[in-house]
Amino acid sequence: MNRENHSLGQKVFQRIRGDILKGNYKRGEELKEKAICEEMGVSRTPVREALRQLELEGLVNIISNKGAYVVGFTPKDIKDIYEIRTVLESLCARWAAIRAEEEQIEVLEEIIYLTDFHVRKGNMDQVMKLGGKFHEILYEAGGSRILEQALQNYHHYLERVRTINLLSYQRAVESNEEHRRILEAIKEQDAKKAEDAITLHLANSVRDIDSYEWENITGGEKHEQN
Amino acid sequence: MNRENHSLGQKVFQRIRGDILKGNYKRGEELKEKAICEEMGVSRTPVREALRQLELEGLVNIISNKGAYVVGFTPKDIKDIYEIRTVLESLCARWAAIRAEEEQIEVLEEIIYLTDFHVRKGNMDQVMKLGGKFHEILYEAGGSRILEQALQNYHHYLERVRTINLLSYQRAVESNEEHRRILEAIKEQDAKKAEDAITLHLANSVRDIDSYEWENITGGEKHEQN
DNA sequence: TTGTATAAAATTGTTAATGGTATAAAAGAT
DNA sequence: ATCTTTTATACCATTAACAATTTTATACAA
Repeated sequence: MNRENHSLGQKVFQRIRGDILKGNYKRGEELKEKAICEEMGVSRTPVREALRQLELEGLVNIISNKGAYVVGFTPKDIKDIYEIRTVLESLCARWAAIRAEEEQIEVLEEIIYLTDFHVRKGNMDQVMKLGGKFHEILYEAGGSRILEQALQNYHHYLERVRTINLLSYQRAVESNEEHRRILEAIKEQDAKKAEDAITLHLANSVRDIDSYEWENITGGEKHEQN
Repeated sequence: MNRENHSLGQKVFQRIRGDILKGNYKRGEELKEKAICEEMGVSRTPVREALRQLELEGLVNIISNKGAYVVGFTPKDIKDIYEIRTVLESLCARWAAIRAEEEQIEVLEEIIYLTDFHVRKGNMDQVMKLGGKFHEILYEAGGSRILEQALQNYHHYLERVRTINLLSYQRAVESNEEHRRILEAIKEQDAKKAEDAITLHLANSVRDIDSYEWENITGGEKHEQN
């Protein structure tokens, strides 16, 4: 999105955000400005800016003159996000089938090829990274900055879930095969096929995740979030 | 979302946001902190917080140590948003058909009834307001806070477009009739019918808007962003 | 005139200090 | 002992001052 934003506030934002997404904070937990300041070694202003951004993203809930509280995700939220992602990525795939540029297709092809390699070598973190990259390029290929932003957002939300998900070797192979079919459809400019392929891909991802203990992902509740 | 946030920063945020959405700023225009401070009679901190939030929303683009630039919407962006809204509201309608609570259905019914009344009286701003309310309750009826937030977001984006749109009396009557059919489907708990109804509703809305001069809505470009 | 180097002004990023609000503790009344 | 009132404390909101960076203006040389 923004090429480079080296401001302190932005770093604090990323860090708190990551902590929430990784589940380091419990839901409903209060985020005290001073505590964060001391922990990160910065002043209150960048922290406040970060909290305000996080509020907009729905990750924290700010009550005036009271404090900022972690909202976090319930298991249902995550399931919802997967469904939302499904309809959104379907749309994206349809658009990509029509509007994808040659260069983007080549990059996608390269990613799939590379993934095959890393899967064989058992280099799972690389596989993970490439998987993220695949979807990123796909979002770009949709040719809509609005849709791209939305999808990137949701994708970030699910980062932690995906980490757990792709631990399975079998799933990694399968997943890349599904990616291959998506790309195939795009190359054939077959919107319907692309849509179906990505729907199946996400359905399979959810199916896999469903078997995990949700509590491990979202973190236990602390107290009611209002 | 947050019941009450009377902080200055929040007001500044809403105001700048509104100005961008209303087209008071041109795309690419630089937002100077000092100028906004003086205009709104506040200090720089709330302004900075607001700008940071707007960046996250994709309405402005902040470059470190340089400035904040208005991103705004192109005609294509708006068309994209309508398509995104369509798939998202379809999903929401499906969910609402299953999970809508009795109370929400009653409110929707009341809104439609009231709209009929105000349409007859030619009270168009009330009609507009009720139209917004209808969708708001519908989002709530979907029973997913994540989806609700996303839809509210996009709905806000299109506020200005809708203002122009519903100026037509004929369209107002038609629109309420479409709302009625959506509600009908939800009451029958017919997910497919609800989905189709809302898809048609939005398609009609877009069709109407398509006939307007897009430039009037988005404002002319000033210089390249970034 | 054009290009570069330097200095001044403007603007942003960050910190520190001040003011206001809500929560918690303590004192007093019933 | 319990409830209300008062006081004190802690925290957030806002402002003002400071530091760093960028842009603009100026001077000089080719």
